[in-house]
Amino acid sequence: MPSIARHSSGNGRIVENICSILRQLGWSPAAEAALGNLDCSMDAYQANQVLKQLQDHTVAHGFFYWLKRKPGFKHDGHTYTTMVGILGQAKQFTAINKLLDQMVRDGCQPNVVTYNRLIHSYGRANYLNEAVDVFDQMQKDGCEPDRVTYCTLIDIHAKAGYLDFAMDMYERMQGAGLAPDTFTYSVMINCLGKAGHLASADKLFYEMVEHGCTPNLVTYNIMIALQAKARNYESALKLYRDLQSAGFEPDKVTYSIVMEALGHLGYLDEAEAVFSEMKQRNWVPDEPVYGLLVDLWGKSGNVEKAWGWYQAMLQTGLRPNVPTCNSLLSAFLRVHRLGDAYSLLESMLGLGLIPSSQTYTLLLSCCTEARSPYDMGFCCDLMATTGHPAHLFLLSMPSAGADGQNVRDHVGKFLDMMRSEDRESKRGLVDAVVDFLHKSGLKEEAGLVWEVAAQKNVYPDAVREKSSCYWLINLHVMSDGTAVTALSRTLAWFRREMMMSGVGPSRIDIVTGWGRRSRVTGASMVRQAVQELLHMFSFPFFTVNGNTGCFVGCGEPLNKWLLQSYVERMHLL
DNA sequence: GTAGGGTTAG
Repeated sequence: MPSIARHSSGNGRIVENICSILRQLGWSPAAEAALGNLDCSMDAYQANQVLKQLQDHTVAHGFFYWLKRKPGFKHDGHTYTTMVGILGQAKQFTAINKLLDQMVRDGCQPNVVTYNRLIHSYGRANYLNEAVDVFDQMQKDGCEPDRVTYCTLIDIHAKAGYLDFAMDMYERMQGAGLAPDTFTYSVMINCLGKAGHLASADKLFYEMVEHGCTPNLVTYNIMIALQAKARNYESALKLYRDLQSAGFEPDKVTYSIVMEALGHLGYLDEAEAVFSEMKQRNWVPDEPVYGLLVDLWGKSGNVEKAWGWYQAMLQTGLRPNVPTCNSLLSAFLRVHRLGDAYSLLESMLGLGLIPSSQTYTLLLSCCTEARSPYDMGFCCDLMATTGHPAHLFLLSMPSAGADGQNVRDHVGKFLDMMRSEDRESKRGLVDAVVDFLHKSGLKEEAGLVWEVAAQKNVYPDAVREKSSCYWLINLHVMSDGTAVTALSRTLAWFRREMMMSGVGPSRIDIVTGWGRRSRVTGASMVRQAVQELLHMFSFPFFTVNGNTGCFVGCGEPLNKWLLQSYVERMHLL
């Protein structure tokens, strides 16, 4: 047996021993004692092997500094860089900066990998300025950015909505003599597609092959997901076949995306077939993929099937997560099976699952649409059972005073509390609240909630100046009660602006998303409610290009109409 | 003699 093999297996055992100690004991005096008893010498290579396996940053941090104090041990660039990555994932930026100082004092210069991990960490935490500062700093320190540097900067900026900056970085990368590789193309295709530039994403997908870069499985997955999200399900399925013709085996991600696409096309049985195929190819279905089937069947109105998949999931020993419970809950509520909804909510709480704002949103919408006082009371009980802060917020909503400031303050405090929720959930919840207040006759309060939410950027796309004095009011993601409230308050805002500045809008397009090209079904309630409101107040509108979902007001008639004092009170009707 | 970084879903 050559000595190298014995030596390396010895290395492996030390690494394995340390990892199992740290897994069992975490970072603790007991772990420190156990490590001391090992009485082995270790080099930076082995230390790095251990660090890479530690996911808990407190354990990694403890181990790293224990090594640093150990006589005869010296960290190197690799261990420092790995540690930067671990702390970065945990967003421990104070600890990272301390570590970087020590790294330099220890005689280890950060290299391009260190900087890249730093940029990635800042990007993931949404600190884009800091990420760009690192990019500038590394160049001052004489470190050339590589493909990974540019790719990371492109990705984080595009994800944060700064597509222009991302494209700029793509140009700069090529200017620096770095040709895009398959990885870069995949990132760019994803960025462009997610930003709504599907044609450009498509173009790049075909272009990459011409430049000698073969799409890999991830590239295909990205393409399939983009087509599915744009509701081009047939294109998505074609890419799925192309992927297999190209010799790739679908992975878990592929299966999940394809199942969702099939489900949204209404091919539920086919989605189930893909699920079976996934299992046949030895992928172990996880909770979210069961959740997807629960959701698809629930949305199609087949509660029994949804419930069946939920049970099947429990039988494999998986613990449900909150979104899956929400899917089943939504299915029960849709067919007014409030008793089953109640049992499900109880079992959620029993499992220690904390109802999310989506859970509360579902229940509140159900309450708004309740067909009888009994059902409404039942919904209220369910809402109280969730223990969600939105319930206390609604219960303690004051009646609007003369200037409405008391309601504004109440809403402001609530939204501040909800600030860490993602925008979609916040929008959904606010929408349900406004709809509920509006339909319960608390119209002044509904208007105030909408105004504060709009100020706090919960509806960033609702009101937009398309060009000078040409405005778009986009109501298509709202419920009808919210749409009517939002429109009334926005028109009142235009009136006040016009009276103050003397300049009125030259054109307003009111978009309800039920137009010629809209694929949104079931949104006609918004169009109908908006049309009725506009008719009632004689708003001078017309439609263009046969788009019946877009109401346009223009020029002199619009400005004259805005002068009417009733524009201020439209929302009360 | 050896190692470290970037992309996709829910």
